[in-house]
Amino acid sequence: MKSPAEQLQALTRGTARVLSETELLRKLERGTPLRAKLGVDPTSPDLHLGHSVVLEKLRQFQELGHQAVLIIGDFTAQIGDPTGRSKTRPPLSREEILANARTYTDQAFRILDRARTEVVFNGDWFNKMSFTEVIQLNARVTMQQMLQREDFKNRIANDQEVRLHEIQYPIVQGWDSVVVRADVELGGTDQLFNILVGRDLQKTEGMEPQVVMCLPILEGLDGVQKMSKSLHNYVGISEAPGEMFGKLMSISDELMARYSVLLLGEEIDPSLHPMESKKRLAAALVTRYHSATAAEAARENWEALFSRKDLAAVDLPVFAVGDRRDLLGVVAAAYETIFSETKSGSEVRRLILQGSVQLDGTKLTDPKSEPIWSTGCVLKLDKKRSVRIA
RNA sequence: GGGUAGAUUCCAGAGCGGUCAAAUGGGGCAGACUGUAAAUCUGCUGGCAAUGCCUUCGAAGGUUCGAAUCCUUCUCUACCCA
Repeated sequence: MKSPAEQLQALTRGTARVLSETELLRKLERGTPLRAKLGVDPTSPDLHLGHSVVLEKLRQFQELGHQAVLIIGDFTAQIGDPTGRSKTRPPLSREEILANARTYTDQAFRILDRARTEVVFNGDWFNKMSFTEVIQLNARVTMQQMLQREDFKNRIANDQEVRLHEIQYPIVQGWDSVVVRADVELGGTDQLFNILVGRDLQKTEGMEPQVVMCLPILEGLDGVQKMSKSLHNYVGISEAPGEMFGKLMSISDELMARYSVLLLGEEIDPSLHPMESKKRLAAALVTRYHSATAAEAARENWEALFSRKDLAAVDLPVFAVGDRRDLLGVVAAAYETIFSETKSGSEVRRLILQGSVQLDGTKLTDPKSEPIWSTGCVLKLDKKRSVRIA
C-alpha cells in the first residue's frame, strides 16, 4: 500500500485541475478506500479514446485500493439533453438506454476492474422523487449560480435559447454525488461546474464535500474539436487493430504529442523521426486495447500498404462484386457493404472523376466503365480505404 | 398578455419577383506535393437513368406566365415591456 503522499502524486498526475489537493490528501490520510464517482450518459454506446482518459484515471484509483462508482445516467438520458445549440436530441427509450448502458459497461470494463466497480443507475433515485422533492432540491440553488456556467452565459450573450431543464442538469448530477456519498468526482474539464454543484449540495447535506478532479479533454482526430462520435473524429476503444492504427497515423504531429501525454503519460522522444514516434504511439494503443501481436501485425500491414505500397502483401477486407459491374456501382457497393457508408451516386461519381479511385494502382476516372474485376486485385476507394476483389 | 426582430443548403451568412441548386466564409471531401503529418496549390461540396430532369430556402395555403423573394394563416426563437 502506497503512502497517502505517494498516492496523491500518482493520482494528480495528468489531471487538468484538482480542487483541492489538500482535501484529497486529507481524505487519503483517513486510510479507508475512497469512493470515486464517474457519471456517464448512456446516449452513445461507443467508447473512444476521449472517454479513456478519465476511465484510466478511475482505474488508477482502483489500483490504489479505492472504490469506483460508475453512475449510469439513465434518468438524464430519458429527458434528452439538447446541448448542441438548437438541435434537440430525441429522448431515448427505456430499452435503448438499457442496451446502451450494457454496451457501455462492457467496454468500460476493458479498462476498469469489474470487481472494484459499483454500477448504479440514477433513475433509481430520481424516478422515485416526488415533485415536492424536486422543487425542494431546486430551492437549494440560485439562478445566479446556474447562470455562472460558461456555456449558459455564452448562449444568453448570443441570444440563443437555454431551456429550463438544461439548468437542472448540474443540480441532478450534483445530487448523484450526495446519493452515492462520493469522495471524489472525476470528469473532463467541461464538467468542472457540474462537479462543483455536487460539492455545494453535499455541504448543505452536512457531508464532507467531494474533491473535484478534472481531466483534460482529448481533441479528436482533427486536432481542434473534442473527440466525439457525432463529429466523426474519434478512435473507438473496441475498433479493429488496423482501423485504430490507421486512424492514429493520420493525426498531426502536434496532436501526436498531446495524445502521447494524455493517453500514455509519456513525452515524445525528440530524437526519433515523427513518423516513427507516431507508429509507436499507435502500436502502444493497439497493444493496450488488443495485444502486442495485433499491434505488430497492424504496423506491418500499414507499412506494406502505405510505405511500400506492396498491394499483394496487404491484408484487406474482401469485397465481392455483385450484379452491377460498372465502376460507379462497384465503388458505391463497396462503401456500403465493407464500410457501411451509404454514398449517393453523385458523391461516388465525384470521387471517381476527381481521381480518388484506383484499381491495382491505376487511376480510373470513368464512372461508367466496366473494368475487369479479377480476383485478388486491389480497389482503392479513397486515400485511406481499399478493398480486395473476391 | 402587448410590441419588435427573425427562421435560407453541414455551420455562419448574402439574396428581397425571373440571369437561384442559391454569393461569400468556415467545415468536409478529393487531387498534387509529403511522413495516410503540417503548410501550400487546385477542384468538388442537394438528388437522379445526368450536356437534361427532379426536389430544396420553418409549415400550409394564395397572388403571378414565373416566388427563397409578395400576401394570409400557422409553428418556432430571441429581445423589450408586463
